[in-house]
Amino acid sequence: MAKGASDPGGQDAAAVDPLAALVGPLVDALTAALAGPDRAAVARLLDTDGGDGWDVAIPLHRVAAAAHRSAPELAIELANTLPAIPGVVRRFAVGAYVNFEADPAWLAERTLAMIAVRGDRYGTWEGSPATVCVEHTSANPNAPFHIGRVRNALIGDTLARVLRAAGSPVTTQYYVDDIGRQSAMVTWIWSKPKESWPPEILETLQGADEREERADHYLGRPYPAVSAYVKTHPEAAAELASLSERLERGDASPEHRRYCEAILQGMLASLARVGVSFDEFVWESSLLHDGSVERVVERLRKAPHAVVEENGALAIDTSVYGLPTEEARAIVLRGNGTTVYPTRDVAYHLQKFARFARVVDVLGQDHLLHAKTLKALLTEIGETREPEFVLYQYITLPGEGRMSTRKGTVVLLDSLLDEATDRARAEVRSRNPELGEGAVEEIAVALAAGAVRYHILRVAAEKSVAFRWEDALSFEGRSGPFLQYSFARATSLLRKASEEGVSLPPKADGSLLTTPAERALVRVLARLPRTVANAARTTHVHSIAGYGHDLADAFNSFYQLTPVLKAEGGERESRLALVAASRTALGNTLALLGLARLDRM
RNA sequence: GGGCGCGUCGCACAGCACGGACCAGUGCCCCGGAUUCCUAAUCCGGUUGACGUGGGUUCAAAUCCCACCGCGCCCGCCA
Repeated sequence: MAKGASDPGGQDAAAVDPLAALVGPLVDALTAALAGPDRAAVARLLDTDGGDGWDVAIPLHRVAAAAHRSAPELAIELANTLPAIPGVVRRFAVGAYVNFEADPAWLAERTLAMIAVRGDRYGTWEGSPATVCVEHTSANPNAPFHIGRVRNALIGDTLARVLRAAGSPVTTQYYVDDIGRQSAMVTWIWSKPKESWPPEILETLQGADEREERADHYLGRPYPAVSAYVKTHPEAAAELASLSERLERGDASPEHRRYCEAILQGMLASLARVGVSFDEFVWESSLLHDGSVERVVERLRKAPHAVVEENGALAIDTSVYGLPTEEARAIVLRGNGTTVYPTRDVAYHLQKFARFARVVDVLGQDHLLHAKTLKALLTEIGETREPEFVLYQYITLPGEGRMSTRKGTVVLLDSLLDEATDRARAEVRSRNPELGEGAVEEIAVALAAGAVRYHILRVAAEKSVAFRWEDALSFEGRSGPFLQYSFARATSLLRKASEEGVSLPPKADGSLLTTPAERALVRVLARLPRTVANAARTTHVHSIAGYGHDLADAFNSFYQLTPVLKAEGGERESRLALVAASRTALGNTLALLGLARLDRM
């Protein structure tokens, strides 16, 4: 319903966005004719969703009211007096609206030509050189990924892809917390000889084989039990506290780093299975060792709202920032002189600000207070810049609520992927009996990853998701494999065409692409650049997933209803060009979502 | 108690930024069809039905405002 006409602007949009070629001149003509609202206001008013017999519409209630005129009259007048607009074959008034119908041939030719020229760059924009840092995932190195934790990684990774497509140079960072209590628990238990482990912790190793399990799985086993144990055993808690303190002071044994490193590598292997990787890793300890945390502490001591607590702890009075803490203060330095996480995070952000024009953090919604505290602390030390936060809600388990590694109520990413791969393997085999094992495996793995990735990405970040196996494992309908299947179909059709010696025309004849299915497909194809621009601006990566489904859907309808290779002459060539354009757009969308492009499946 | 977020067909989601019409879309489920033809993980058609409640603003509200209800998360010298 309306909108979508916003101008991503700043460049010659018509060179990268087929709809801009249609909408741009339309906006110009309307702005001139209305002689009231400016260009941007007119563009905002436009509805580019398309409907029954129209592609672009403008409601005139508001402009008419401002001009003290009747909207229907103005609509009729406008429809009659507007000059000819390139690409628009028909305009007509309906009530308070003027509807414009694009010339389908014109739109098809422009869109297909642009896709052919832009290739894998279709959908991307030439942006500014302003660099962006997207920090995401940053999970403590203490246990394997469960699918709740992985939502962060998928949103962050996809956001990075989308921002790059929108024209920003993006660097992704994973902040590795090797200082805190969580990772200290790992070293605390594993640095003890197993004979001395409390039985309830040792029990977690039952049936485990160090040689067969990846480090994150194996070394992460005792974590929930350790977490519970230290709550009820003060002497253990004291040991842990002392270890934490030593870690912060930098004189802990080197084995701690080895444990963190090993678990992290395991976790990254998990993420690699769903196509997530990082440009850079920032170890929290490095900020302590290079003195940047200390410099932050010095600045915080001089902060306008700094207060020293009775035991020597340093706090910031946050009452002016309206933070919803009971005591309206944020501790930044403990009584024992060590720092807390927010303090170190300030140092990390200063480092990011020094290198990047834009700083984006992907955070679970339980970190909201921390995000606000971080902003307050940055303000306190006189920093004027602030990070942008992309918050997401949790994936919950029916009856269990939010997943918790500590509580052991999790569905592991690896388990989900394993199950998905098993199902995909069986499916691929039965459909492609002639395929070798290697090829089957490769396709199954790609489909499993696609299903899981898409399933999590399709929901808006701010919605919580109730996890259900059967939904996560679906390969039909609104799913990753549906998109991948469409791409494979298009690829296979093009392959066949080339085998039969049918080649792509230098230029498609748009006047031959006029069936409803063809027109609908062209329209969806033309939408990709705007969809990318909107997703980047709003950080709503789920809209790309929605677009992908629309595109696959339109392509499949066309595919089913329209013979291509069996058509003749120019019709065959033009349809083939439409298939090629669809394959390109589908492939680009798949890349945006981080799904593998399969030539067959 | 305070803060933030969410509430749309039986289920799961989109639409809300910047309020617009013409049936509020989609997937799953259910029913009926399509394969001598480019991959049926698909397509075509059908049934059902929903904007949490109550107010307000407006020519126009799923969309904006207020209140309430329900659910989730947070309110550590944890991270």
